This record gives sequence, structure tokens and C-alpha cells, in this order.
Amino acid sequence: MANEFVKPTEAELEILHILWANGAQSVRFVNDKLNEQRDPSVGYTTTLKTMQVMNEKGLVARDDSARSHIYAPALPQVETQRNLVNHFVESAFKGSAMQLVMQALGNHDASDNELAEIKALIESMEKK
Amino acid sequence: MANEFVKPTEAELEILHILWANGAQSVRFVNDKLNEQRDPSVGYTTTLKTMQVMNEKGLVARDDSARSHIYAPALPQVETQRNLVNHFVESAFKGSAMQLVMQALGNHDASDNELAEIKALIESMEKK
DNA sequence: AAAAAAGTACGAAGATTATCGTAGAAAAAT
DNA sequence: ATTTTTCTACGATAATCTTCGTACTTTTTT
Repeated sequence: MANEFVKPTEAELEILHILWANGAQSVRFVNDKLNEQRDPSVGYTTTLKTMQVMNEKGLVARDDSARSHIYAPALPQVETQRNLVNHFVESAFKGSAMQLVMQALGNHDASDNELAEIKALIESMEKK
Repeated sequence: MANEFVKPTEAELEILHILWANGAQSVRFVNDKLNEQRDPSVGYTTTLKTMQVMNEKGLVARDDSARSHIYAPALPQVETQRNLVNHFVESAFKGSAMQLVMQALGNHDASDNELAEIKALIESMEKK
């Protein structure tokens, strides 16, 4: 059985980022964080509803032992990003991950450190 | 004025790939190509409607001088992919393009040629 | 010339997403 | 003990996406 990957929507992904950065948290916490970084602020019940849906989808786990429920990411950030990249490579680059790499390298500035890291990774791949 | 980037949907992107690969084409052509690579095949009027919407959105240009209208991509593939990558880096990697590069490099196999190409690109970036 | 095929336009249904209001329960503040 | 605040649950709305059916027109075939 292959991993059933549930692709988070944009709004859900924003919430996941907050949970990854801050660990398991309440709806209140997430909603506050969200509104720190959002121009049209979002209502509390909107965030609540979204997180309830995420729970049904299996994107988060919920601890409802206390009155204020606590939500935790179901998957680690890296794993979710791996799934997202795989999907994105397919849909935008028809499977050519290397084209994506070239594009991303070309469009964004990289520090020398980052470039060195990538070079190291490439060299380790060549060895194998 | 910044470039107004209209993000194509999944279905629209599939159609754009066909137009990029084959040049300007009719709805009939696109629909046929689509159904060669799709399990639940899609009806002709579905493709027609989607392409009409793409025209309204400015994703394609339409030549309706003949009875069978001919659709061409409004933007070159590379430019659209650049926009898509930018958006994806933001939403999935919070702006860290290098994280995306590492992820993509790690998850997918690359040929020696591809690796060499990437290395060359990196070295040219280091020079600057 | 009549019938069949191939086009476009239009509208609409169903699914998904994002958003919020309201109701009601529990806890905290007064 | 009331009142106010803070939660959850539920349902509903609006927007967007995907899909297709129907109507009508133009070609093409018979």
C-alpha cells in the first residue's frame, strides 16, 4: 500500500507551517500567529473550522482531553515537503526534477554557503 | 506595474503542456492528446470550456478566424514555470528556494549529465 | 437535398475551498 | 451568582474548479 498522500490546501499549509515551527498548539495560538502575518485577517472560527477539517483529513492529530484542543502535525515537515515537491514536479515540470532544480537555482539568490552545500550534495551523488 | 501572474489550475496546466509541446492547436487536438494520457477520459466540451476560460483569463490567445479556433499559449513555458516555482517556494518552503533545491535533488535520480550541468550553473553563480 | 459529423456557446450541477455566523457549553471575571 | 469571555460544533454562503448536457450553426458525407 503506497503512502496515501493528502495534499494540503494553501490555507492548510499555512497552518502546518505554524505547527511545524511552534509544535502542537491550540486554535487560538494558530489563529493569532496567522493574523500576525496576514493582511486580510482571518476570523477565529475560520481557523477552527479549517483545523477541524484538517483533523478529518488526517493532516493533524488532535488532543481533546482538555477543553482547549491541541493540534499537532500528522507528518514531519520534511516528509510533507517531499510529497509536495513530487506532486509539483509532476504537474509543473512533467516529471523533470532537474529542470525544476535549474529553474529554482536560477531564479533565486543563493549564498555561498548554500551553494557549497548543494555542491557537496551533488558530489556525494556522483560518487554513488 | 508588476507582472500580473494568473496561476493556471491543474487542468489548465495540463492543457498548456500540450500547447507548449505541440504549438498552437485546436480544441480537438488538445482533447485527443489529453485522452491519450488520462485514465478517466475527458469529454470534448469539457476541454472546450476549459480552453474558453483560459482565453478569458489570458492564459492562451485564440485565433477564431477559421471555424475551428486555434489556441496558443500566452506565455512561454519557461516563464510560466518560473512563476509557478516562485509561488511554490513561497507556499511550501516559506521562501527558501535552496531548501527546495536540496529536496528536489535528494528525492529524484539525476543522470551524470544533469549533475554536471547543475554543477556548471553553480560554479558560474559562484564566480559572480 | 437530407443526414451525419464537427464546431462553438451557454448554462448548470457537483466538488472543493475559504470564510464566517450562530448556538450552546464551560470557564473566568466581576 | 451573574455576566462576560472562551471554547467547540454545526451549518451556511460565496468563490473557484471540473465536468458535461443541450442548443444551434456550419461542414461534410451520403
